[in-house]
Amino acid sequence: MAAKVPDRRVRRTRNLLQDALMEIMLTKGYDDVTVQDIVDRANVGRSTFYAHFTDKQQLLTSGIEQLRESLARQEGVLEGPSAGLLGFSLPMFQHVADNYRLYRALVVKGGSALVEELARDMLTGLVRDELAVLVPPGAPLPVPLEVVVQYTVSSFLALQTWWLDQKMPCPAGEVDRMFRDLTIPGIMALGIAPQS
Amino acid sequence: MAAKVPDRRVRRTRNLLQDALMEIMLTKGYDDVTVQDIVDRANVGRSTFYAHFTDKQQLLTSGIEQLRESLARQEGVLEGPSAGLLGFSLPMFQHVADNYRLYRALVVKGGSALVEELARDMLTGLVRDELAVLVPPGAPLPVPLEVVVQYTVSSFLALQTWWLDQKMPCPAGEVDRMFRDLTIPGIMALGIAPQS
DNA sequence: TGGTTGTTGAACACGGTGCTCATTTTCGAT
DNA sequence: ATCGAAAATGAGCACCGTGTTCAACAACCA
Repeated sequence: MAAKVPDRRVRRTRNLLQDALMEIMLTKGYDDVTVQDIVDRANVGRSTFYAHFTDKQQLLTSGIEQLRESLARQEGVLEGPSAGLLGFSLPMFQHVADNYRLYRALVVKGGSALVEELARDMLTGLVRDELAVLVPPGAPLPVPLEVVVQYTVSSFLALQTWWLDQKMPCPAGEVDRMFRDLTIPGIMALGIAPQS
Repeated sequence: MAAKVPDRRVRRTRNLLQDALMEIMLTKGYDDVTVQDIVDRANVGRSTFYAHFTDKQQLLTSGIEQLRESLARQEGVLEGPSAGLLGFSLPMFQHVADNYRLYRALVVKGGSALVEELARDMLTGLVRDELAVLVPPGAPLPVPLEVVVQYTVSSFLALQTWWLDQKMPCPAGEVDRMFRDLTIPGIMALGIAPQS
């Protein structure tokens, strides 16, 4: 059952549409992009668009899905708590650096509630798993675990957004350090201890 | 120059529209609301809507503006650093509690990038002012001040959103404590000291 | 009361959407 | 190189939400 490679034309069309969407997002932001804009920029027939995607949201989602897969292949992202507390952070920043234009397109212009939500959901899963391992199951925390998760995710996204908005003014290792400097003290103070 | 009170009909219409928008947002989220929905729910002529606002965004903005004014009157929000580090937090949570339905409408359904941005901008101003006072002007921080600001704002919004999503499962003082427990250690560790 | 101001609903042009279908182009396997 | 299958095309269509106009009507307030 070889993973059937789609027709060359199909790949071409899909890529053209993906790229077109990204380019236009960089100038207008997702919300203002129109299907017409996309097919014009991509030099693709309007009906062709609808042969592949039901609407622009699905096009965006498929693009993000690819990015997500690429991220999953990124060294170290999925190592869990073994890499130390909040170990996902550095690889994640590196992945952002490696796909600068793409991430930029997703963030500019307040970048759609949709993008925010997708990014958030994925991160939330990672963080929840990681913290669940570290915290003693029945131990009463001064702050609900879910709150710690939300707090951590929001902080990370804050740093990432700043980094992108400023056009990556420092190396990935540096933002990562800032993120940890700010976030970890608050977490440790709750009695959650990293294994190192 | 007495602040000319608008015609009674005008007040009536504006309130009807405001309320209608809020109600519909509670069920559909801002993005899916249509001008038609609003005027139907409000029992107001379509052309009347456009006599007052240019589009639904302006209606939303005017509503938020009112909320902002109400917030400014809230005891303690604008006291600056005199109330201790992050002193705006508790009064803010209280204001949320006092205007539960309204805040809820703004947050449900991933609540529009626009709302997020407006809330963020306002908070950012508060936090920036507060921190600017506390930090020695020329002192080199391990983290740019602007990053600390973004971090603080995001953390606060994370807590506030969680609190609203969970339908206020604890008193304002409690979320406030959580917020401080999580956020302040990271800030203090940078060498920024509260005056107390 | 009367003059002013606000409200109404019908009508309109516009632009984006999602879909259909007959025709043409391109692919890839033989 | 050929040929059948699959994909791309673009014109056309119905639909919906927008934002505007206007003449008739209703409510306000002095």
